[in-house]
Amino acid sequence: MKKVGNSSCNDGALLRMGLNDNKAGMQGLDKEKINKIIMEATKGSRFYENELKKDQQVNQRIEKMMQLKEKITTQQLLKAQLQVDKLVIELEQSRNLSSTIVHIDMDAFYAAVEMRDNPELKEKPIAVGSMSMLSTSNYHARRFGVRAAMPGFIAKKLCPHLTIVPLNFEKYSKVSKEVREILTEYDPNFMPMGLDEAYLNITEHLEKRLNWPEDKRRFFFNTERTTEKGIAPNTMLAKMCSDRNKPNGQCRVAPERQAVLDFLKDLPIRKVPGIGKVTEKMLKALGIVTCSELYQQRALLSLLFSEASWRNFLDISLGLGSTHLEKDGERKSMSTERTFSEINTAEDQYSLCRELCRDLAQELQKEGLKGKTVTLKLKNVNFEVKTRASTVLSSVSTEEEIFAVAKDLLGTEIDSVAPHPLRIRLMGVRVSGFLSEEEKKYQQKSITSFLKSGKEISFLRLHAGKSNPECFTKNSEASPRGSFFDKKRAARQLNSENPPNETVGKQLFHDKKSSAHFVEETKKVTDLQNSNMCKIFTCPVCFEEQSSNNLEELNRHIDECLSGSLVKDTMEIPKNDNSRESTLNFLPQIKSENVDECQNKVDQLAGTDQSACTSDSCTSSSTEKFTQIISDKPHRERQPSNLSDIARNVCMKQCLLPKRISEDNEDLFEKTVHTEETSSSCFFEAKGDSVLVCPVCNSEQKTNSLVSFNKHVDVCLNKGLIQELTEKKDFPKTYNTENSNRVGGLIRGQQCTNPSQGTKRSGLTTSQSVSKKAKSSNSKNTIDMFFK
DNA sequence: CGGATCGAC
DNA sequence: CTATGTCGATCCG
Repeated sequence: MKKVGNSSCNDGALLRMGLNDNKAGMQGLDKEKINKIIMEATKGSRFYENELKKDQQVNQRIEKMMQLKEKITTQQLLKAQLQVDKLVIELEQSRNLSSTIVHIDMDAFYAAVEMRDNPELKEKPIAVGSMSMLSTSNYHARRFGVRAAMPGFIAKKLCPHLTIVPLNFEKYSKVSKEVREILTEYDPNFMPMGLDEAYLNITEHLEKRLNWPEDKRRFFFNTERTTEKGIAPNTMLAKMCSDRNKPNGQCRVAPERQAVLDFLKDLPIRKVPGIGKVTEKMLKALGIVTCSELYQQRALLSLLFSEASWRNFLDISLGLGSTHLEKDGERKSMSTERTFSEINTAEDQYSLCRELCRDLAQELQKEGLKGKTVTLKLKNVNFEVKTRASTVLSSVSTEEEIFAVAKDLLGTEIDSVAPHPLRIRLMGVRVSGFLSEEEKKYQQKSITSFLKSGKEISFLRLHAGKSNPECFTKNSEASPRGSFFDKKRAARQLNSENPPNETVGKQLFHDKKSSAHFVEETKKVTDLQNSNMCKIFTCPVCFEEQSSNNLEELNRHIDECLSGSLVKDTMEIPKNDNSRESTLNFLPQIKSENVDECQNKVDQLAGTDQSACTSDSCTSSSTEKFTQIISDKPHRERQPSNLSDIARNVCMKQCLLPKRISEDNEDLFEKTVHTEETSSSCFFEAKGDSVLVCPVCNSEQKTNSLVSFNKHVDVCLNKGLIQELTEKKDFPKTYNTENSNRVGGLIRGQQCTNPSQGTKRSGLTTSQSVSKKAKSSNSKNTIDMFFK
């Protein structure tokens, strides 16, 4: 630690010297030159072609999003604004500024360690890594555009004098460990993020420190010059702090709400941890670049993005983050992968696969882990990545067990491109689906041992054995998926028809066409367990069929049967196909309790909406005519999948359902399709001489177009909704100028008289009025002002 | 559950 | 010549 500190003390001085010293030949390059050189080295390569392809995919995502955006109606936006702002209030109330979190980031860590060990390097531009990939670079090199995640051969073009030092993880780990020992002093529970980063919660330390005698107090990290510090009330802010003022910076956000908002105001979203290249681009397409813009567009975002995403956006724009450092939980997966120059023969691919399995098995056993899912990862020479996974009944951990699964996956992929060779540049194997502690217990006294002990499987009824076709149907019902798994099953079927032959081994490698038949000395028992064909077991205790595909669950069932505790439960399990079917039919229906639950959720989320929803025509007799309104929502094509989606739907239903007419009312409308050169569009028009009457204002409408009519209903609805809302005193007062323009533009005869309308306000400033000033009526930026 | 993607280090 | 390795999370089907 101290050594790192010393070497890095000079770093700043050297850097400053370098800036003025052209003798060293390190004047660097300007951005334009850098980009030009990178482009020349890049374009035309397979890598670049794939980058372009990925870019196109992102563009398509953006296009889809923009189409959704077009379809959003004003009242949907308004509605969303209400719900989101309700949430904003809750979030504000839960804001916690009482912790002090520090983020430590050791700058160019690997490079700093290498320079410490070889002082000659200090004055040179260096990078750590290889010709194919760099992990980091020092500041001399960065002036030439040499950066982490850049291949070394391109870096060399940018900076011909660049010294590339190979990675030496053991060394970095050792230094990292030394640093961590010091961090422990300040927070014994600090959270390391990789070798060169950590979060510390120094709240308690600061309290203790107050009582320390003067001579015991030291400054934090006062010898550490390459370390970035971020000090803030939560992890997200601390991390963004440490990014500021690089290199050698320190930054602090005071534990005050306003300080947090000021910090975020003009901060580009890309600086936020969790917002990467793609998200940045998507948001940019919506005109969002800074955190305050993120806040301003919160309603729109809630309609265009998933719940998890927009809630995260909201947290970000409010400057909320975790205030305590959670220990990272149990590991969820373990993997190993390798990049190599093209491998295209099945033989090499299988032996490589086995090698990876061997390495992985070794690591798994170090941690005593067993997993049920094996995933094979392949990257072809065009840089296209594929993953193929298979979940088996009994968890695996040994080389043989993992390979038994992985080789099937690989075989399927080889076959899928046959007769062409599979040309790959990377292969990886991952094991996941680890047993929980509880499951481990059941795994020990398992069926496995019973099976392994002999060939007696009388209690394990192999349904597939009775009638293979039937079994296949059953499986494809359970997983109505495409060709891949059908092929896989077919391959397995073939395998089981050609019993494992210990002598096959290598000869088969040469027979590319039959690589699916590739079978090594795989244990029969494992195959039996892993086979998807035997999904239905008969419990040896209660003789009930068990359809779980999880060995541990089965064992648990048997245990419980043995102890007699399951008697009651089994009575409730449907016993024949008929009753099972009726259960399935029943499942998708929403129970009345669920609706109540949803309503509660809606009340929570949208409190003020309630009165708007229940007050008028929700009881309209025409309700049943308009059941399709939910599918009218442009931003959710899928069925409600979680509570808040359902809640949202219930809310939409109550407020809007009786009032609009959908395209499904075929008795009222007929569809006309207009075809043009590039596209065709369809319109819905009222049949014959029917006159459309607005269900809100009761007036006859001149139009016979569904679109125009619904537009009118929207406008009417907005009027009613807003009246309801403005009667509510605790309505969130967060409408900014932009919103008011939009809403005001839609509602005729309602003009904004607020003098402050023209002045642009940041969303964050208005959010300030949400929390504390909302109660006092001195906030001018209220919806009341706009609509009274 | 499986597959693709994103994001971080 | 030559564009990483590992992990968790999330979304969608």
